[in-house]
Amino acid sequence: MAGVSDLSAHTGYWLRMVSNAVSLDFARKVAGEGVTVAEWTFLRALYDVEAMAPSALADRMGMTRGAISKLADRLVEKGLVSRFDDPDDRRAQSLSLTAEGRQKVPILARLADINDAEYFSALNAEERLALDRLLKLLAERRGLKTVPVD
Amino acid sequence: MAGVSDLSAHTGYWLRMVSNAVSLDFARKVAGEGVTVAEWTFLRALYDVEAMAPSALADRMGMTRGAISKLADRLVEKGLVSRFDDPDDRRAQSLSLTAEGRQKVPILARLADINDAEYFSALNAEERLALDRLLKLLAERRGLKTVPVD
DNA sequence: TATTGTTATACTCTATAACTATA
DNA sequence: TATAGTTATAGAGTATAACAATA
Repeated sequence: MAGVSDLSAHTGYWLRMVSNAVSLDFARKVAGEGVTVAEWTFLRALYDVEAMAPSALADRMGMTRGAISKLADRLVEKGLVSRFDDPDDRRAQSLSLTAEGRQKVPILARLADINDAEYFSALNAEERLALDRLLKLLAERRGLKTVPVD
Repeated sequence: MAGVSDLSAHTGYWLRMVSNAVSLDFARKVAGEGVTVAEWTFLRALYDVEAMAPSALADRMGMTRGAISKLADRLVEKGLVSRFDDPDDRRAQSLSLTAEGRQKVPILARLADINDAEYFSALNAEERLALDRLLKLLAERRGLKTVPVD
């Protein structure tokens, strides 16, 4: 075929369209709680542990240390995260949730639940399960493991 | 359930993870041709017509006129797009591809084909068809029509 | 020398709104 | 007054790399 394929000929096009719409909806919901999607991901990661080094968080979120540093600045300023110096290694730090941050995570998680339910209610149970399965299959076979942020 | 749901409990999470990975791969490919994904979408839209007003393009791409204006600046500077004044309405302009721009679109379209084929080769024909169908179904039922850019 | 984290720079995209010229 | 397009500002994310302190 010599023709120039249309944008809509690609699965990636539809994937991006749907993904952007879901993310935009979610971004607006968490903005109502004063945080961005990246900040939510950051807070959620800290929720499961006592504390975590910025570098570990960077690995886990697939971001650079520089990006984590800026994100942490914002969250400290918002009173949701605390920085501590590591007593054993004076180069190192650890990050953890403040009481306020820990209180905020379930609220944000609830918004994520609602957003997902709302958005994918356009599919019936069978269709939704199939979509879920295909996406996980793709992620697994392509070796994806980075937490998506934007 | 009183628990805080995990990020990976949401279909939107997997959607974003896969979509980001596909888009990042594609962004790197078109960067090799000196354009961004938004610029590719812009060029592709102009390919089908003689000329188009910035405001029409803004509607079509779901971007503001300001964003289109900046994008057009860059593409004009790269020699891929031309601006013309409308002789009938002196407020209005029209945008069209230069010869170089018109030559570039098939090359970029080919990269889009390759990226899609490459990425979704992780699925077999049946799975891929199912994914395509579910995404289109979702886009239709949610009334999505904006061209995804990022 | 290598590593931890910070900082600086630059670029893309987004959103809002002020602004100019024209209708 | 309304419309077409530009411009300014600010915020969020990305990437690269220089940097200070410490190991």
